Amino acid sequence: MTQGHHNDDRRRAKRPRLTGQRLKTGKTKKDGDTERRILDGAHAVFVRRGTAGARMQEIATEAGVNQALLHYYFRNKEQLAQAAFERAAKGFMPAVVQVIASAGTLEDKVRRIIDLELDHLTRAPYLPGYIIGEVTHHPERAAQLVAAVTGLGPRELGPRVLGRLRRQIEAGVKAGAMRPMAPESFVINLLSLCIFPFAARPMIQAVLSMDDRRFGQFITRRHQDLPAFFMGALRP
Amino acid sequence: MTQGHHNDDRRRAKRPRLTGQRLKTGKTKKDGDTERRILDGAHAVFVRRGTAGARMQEIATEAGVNQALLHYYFRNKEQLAQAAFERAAKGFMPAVVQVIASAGTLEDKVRRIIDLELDHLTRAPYLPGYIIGEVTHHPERAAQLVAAVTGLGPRELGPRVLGRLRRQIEAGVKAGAMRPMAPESFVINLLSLCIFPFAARPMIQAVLSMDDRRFGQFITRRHQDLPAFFMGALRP
DNA sequence: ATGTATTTTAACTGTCCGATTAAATTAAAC
DNA sequence: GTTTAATTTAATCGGACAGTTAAAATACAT
Repeated sequence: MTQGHHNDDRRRAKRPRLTGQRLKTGKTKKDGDTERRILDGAHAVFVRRGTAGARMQEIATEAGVNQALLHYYFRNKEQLAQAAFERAAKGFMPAVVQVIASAGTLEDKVRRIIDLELDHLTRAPYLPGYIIGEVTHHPERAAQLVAAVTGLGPRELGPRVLGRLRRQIEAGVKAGAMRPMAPESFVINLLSLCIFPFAARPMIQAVLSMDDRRFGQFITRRHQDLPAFFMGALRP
Repeated sequence: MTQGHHNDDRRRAKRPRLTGQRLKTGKTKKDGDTERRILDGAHAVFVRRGTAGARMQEIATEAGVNQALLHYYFRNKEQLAQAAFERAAKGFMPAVVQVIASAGTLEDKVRRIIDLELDHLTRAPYLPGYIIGEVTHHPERAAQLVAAVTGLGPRELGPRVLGRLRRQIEAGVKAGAMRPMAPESFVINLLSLCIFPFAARPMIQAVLSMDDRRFGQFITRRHQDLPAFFMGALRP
C-alpha cells in the first residue's frame, strides 16, 4: 500500500466498473491525458494559492476543462489536493536518496546533489514554498511525502542510506580528511543550503530588491560556489 | 509611516473619535490588552491553518472573545491577517540586521546570529513554515515583511549593512584568513542553515522518525556544531 | 449501428463563513 | 449620576463555493 495506485475509486458516476477503454493507442478520446492535465492545473493553482486558498473553478480553468470533470476524476477537493501533493512530492527530492546511497566519494555526492536540486528547483522555483506551507498546516502530509519520496518506510532509511554515509564520514575522519559529523547533519546542512534560498525567494528578492533575472544569476553563481563552500566546511 | 501605528482606523462603529480612555492604569476595562489577546489568537490560528484556512470563529475562541469583537478591532479578516503577519515578521529575524551592521569580528557575528535565531525559533518552531507559506501565496507580503524587519526601505540595506560586511570579508581575504565571498551569500548561507531545519521540521521528523523531544536534542546539538561548521566553510 | 466511456453544459443544493447590525451589558472616567 | 467606551449576545444577510445531478454531446470500439 505504499505504491502509487492512488487511483483507487475515481470515475464513480455512470461508471459501475472500470473495464478500461484505453487499448490500442493508450488514448481514450480527446487525449486520455486528461488526468494529467487536471493534475497539472491543480498543481499550478495549489502552488499559487495553497490548498485552502485554491478554488476548484480556477483549477478547472487552468486545466482547460470544466468543474464537473474534476469531480468525475477525483471525488472531491481533498483527494485532488492529495494527488497533486503526492505528485509534487515525488519531484521534490528527485534522486537525492539514490545519490546518497550510491557508490562514489563524498565530494561526488555533494556535487551531484547540488546539481540535482538546483537544476530541478530552477525549473520549479515555488515548489519548496508550497511543500513547506503544506506540511506546516497539514502535518499528516509529511508521512505521505516520505512515502512518495522514498517508496520505503523510515525503517529502512536510517540503516540503509545513513549507515553508508556514516561509514564514509568515519573513514574520512580517520584519514584526517574531514571533521566528525552526524550523517543527518550532513544531509540537512546540504539540503538547507540548496533549498532554502528558493523557499525564501520572495523575501530575498524583496530585501535585496532583486528582479527575477538577477535571482537567476544569483542561483547560477550559487551553483558554482556551493560545492567548494560545503566541502570547505567538512575539512578538519 | 514605517512605524508601528498600524492602528489607523480601527474601532469604527460607535466610536466617532478616539479620545482615548486609557489614562491612569493604562487599562480601560477588562484589561486593555484585548488587542494583544486577539493578535495572539490570530497568530496561533494563522500559523496552524494558514491565512486562507483560518476561521474567524476559531480565532475568536482562541482569543477568548467573540467574533464581533474581531471586526470591532480589525475591520475584516484581511486586515487582521496583515496585522498578525506583521507582528510575526518583526519576531522572525529579531536583531539579525543589527548584529550584521554592528561592530565585532565576523566570528562574533556568526555566533550571535546563530544564538539569536536558534533560541528564538526554538520558542516559535512553526514560524518559518507560516512565513514561507504566506509570502509564497501572497508575494505582496514580502514588502511588508521587509518594512517590518528593517524599518527601512531596501535602499539603505545594500550600502549600509552589506557594505560593512563586504569590507570585513575583503579584509579577511587580504589577510589570507578566508575565501572570497559575496556578503549576500554569507548571510543567506548562514540563515539557510539556521532556519531551514525549522521550516522543514515536519518532514525531517517524518523521514528520520523523530519525536519532538529528539528534535529538540537535534537542535541543541546543532546549536553547538553550527558555528564551527560555518566558520570552517569560510577558510580559504 | 450500437453500446460505452468521456466530456460538456447548466442548473441547482446546501452549507460554511465573512460581515453587518441592533440592542443590551459592563465598567471606567469625570 | 451621567457619559462614554468596551464587550457581549444574537440574529441575520449575502455571497462564495464544494459538491450533485440530469441530460446532451462526442467519439471511440466492436
